[in-house]
Amino acid sequence: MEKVKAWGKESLITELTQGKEFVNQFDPLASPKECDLLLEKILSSLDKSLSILNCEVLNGTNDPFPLRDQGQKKKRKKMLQWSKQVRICGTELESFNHDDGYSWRKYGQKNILGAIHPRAYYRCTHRNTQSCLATKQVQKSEQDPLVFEVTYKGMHSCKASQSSIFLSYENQKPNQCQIKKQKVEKLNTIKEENVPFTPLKCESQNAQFFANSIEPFTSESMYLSLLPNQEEEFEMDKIFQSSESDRIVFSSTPTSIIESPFCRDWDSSVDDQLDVHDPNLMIDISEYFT
DNA sequence: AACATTTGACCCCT
DNA sequence: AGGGGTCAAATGTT
Repeated sequence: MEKVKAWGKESLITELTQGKEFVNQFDPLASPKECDLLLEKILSSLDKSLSILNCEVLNGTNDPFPLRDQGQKKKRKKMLQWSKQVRICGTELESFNHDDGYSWRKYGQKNILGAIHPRAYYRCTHRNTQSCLATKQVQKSEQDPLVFEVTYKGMHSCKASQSSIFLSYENQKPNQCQIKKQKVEKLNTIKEENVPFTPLKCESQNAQFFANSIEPFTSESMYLSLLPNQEEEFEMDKIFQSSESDRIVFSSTPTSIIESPFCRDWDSSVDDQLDVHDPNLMIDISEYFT
């Protein structure tokens, strides 16, 4: 069993490293054909990594609702889970429809004890057609009515999800990536000013790091954690090596909190300060991975 | 008609 | 036992 874990970890690191290299090779000036090819390679690496996380390392099963044992009383392990905060603009106040690149169907809503606002439950639209078991919960923040706390559970296995994130980037105007870059730089400035933040309680069986780190961007925070034993198994700080110039900092901490500079809210006025109409702006996503 | 949402009931976990 | 999460029938929307 330990050998299996070690093999999975090794394979995971290999795949992620390869994926990182592909991202580093990304050249916005390259031909669309070359970009497509590279994107396919990146997707392939991510797919393999996710498969390893799903099947080999964690549970030795493909079941995203794994059982603890084979006894008569079969209990489910907690699914992978991570949370983020999404700030909406005023016009969205009445109907939260944050587009995170996935297609969701609402299947329930509950009033939560001690919470002012009800919690809404969503599942992937492709649950029936592609057996995609990803779900998410959305609850309006008590502190800030413009902030929604979104908790994702389970990883998408549907085909749409495998490429939608990347495609959503392809479909964006090129300068949007630059806007994000500038926002992140702005955030780093804010970070240096020690803006306080409160990590959400979250836990995970594994994590969809890449997918989340490159989501279509909104004013949102994302917190991700590994359970202590998983940190031992994955040593994610070794997988996601950081440096002084990092834009995204993945680190394994004693408190099991992995945070990203993306994770901080910024003043919406930042958007106004940015020049979003410069046609010469370049896409540079590699920095988010190196 | 097909798909999405609502909502009360039920199940499972702590 | 109680709360959170899910189911599924009813209802609404496209």
